[in-house]
Amino acid sequence: MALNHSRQRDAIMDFLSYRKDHPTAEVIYDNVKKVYPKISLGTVYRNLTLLADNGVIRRLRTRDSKDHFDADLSPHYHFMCNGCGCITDIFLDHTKELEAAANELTPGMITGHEVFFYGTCPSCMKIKNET
Amino acid sequence: MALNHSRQRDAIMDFLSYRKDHPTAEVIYDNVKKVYPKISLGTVYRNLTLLADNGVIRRLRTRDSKDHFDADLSPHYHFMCNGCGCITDIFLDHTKELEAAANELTPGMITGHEVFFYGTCPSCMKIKNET
DNA sequence: AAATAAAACAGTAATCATTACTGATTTAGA
DNA sequence: TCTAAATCAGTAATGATTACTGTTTTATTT
Repeated sequence: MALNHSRQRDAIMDFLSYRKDHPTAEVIYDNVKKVYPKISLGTVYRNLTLLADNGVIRRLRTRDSKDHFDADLSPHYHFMCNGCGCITDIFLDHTKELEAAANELTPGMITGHEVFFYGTCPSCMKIKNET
Repeated sequence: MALNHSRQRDAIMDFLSYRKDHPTAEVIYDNVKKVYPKISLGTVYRNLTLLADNGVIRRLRTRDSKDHFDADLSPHYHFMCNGCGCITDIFLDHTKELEAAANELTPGMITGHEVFFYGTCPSCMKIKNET
């Protein structure tokens, strides 16, 4: 596979590293374009897939049918707001416990899991209360 | 919204009720077509969306980028095989506990959550060992 | 049972996120 | 500097899902 470096891939990785909101390919594209105006959306997608396949980043599949990406590989869960679609991290200690419990109940072999919480974020709760 | 009945919708619901493997719209279409040969894929999609929006069934978004549907509304989690893509149920008691713990850490309001375990199912493990 | 309006249908076109393809450019190592 | 592999920009294609249109069912009222 031999992952080289490239200005574009590094820029994507860089952008993703300092963002904590797990942006979509589109958002990443819009932002990296500020630095590399000629970058194409295809390049963004190709690199995100490449990085995800090599375990450098995580791909999150959510209810909004767009993929989101996360450069933080530490075990943690996510919360998505049903109102605005924003995503935030949730760090719980249940990781190993959950996986162990699930492994006991399953004849197969479990190698990982994802948890998504859904609900309403603080700013969307405000809006609701005002209405 | 006023959900009537219709032969097609009832057939979809019926099929989904006795299947435990959370089929995709395509699979549901192929099967319901045996009973209603003229049913269209659009009808299947429209009804699945309608049923999901009315809380009669659950829509599962997975790594395979196809939606899967589940007529079992009881709180439970899912396991998906990375090999063949099959999905099975996992019943754990952690539901309330997890959500309570997450709610403490989040300024927003959590109303539900989904857990997906990934790994290798028994039959795919066999195949691996034989190779 | 006939009349009627709302809901649902089949069939098909359109959408949208993502992936694949092509010929040109960049990268890394000799 | 040279060269092969990797990557790129740009664009076409894919695949799941949704929207649209004119017709048929459904539930309800007479």
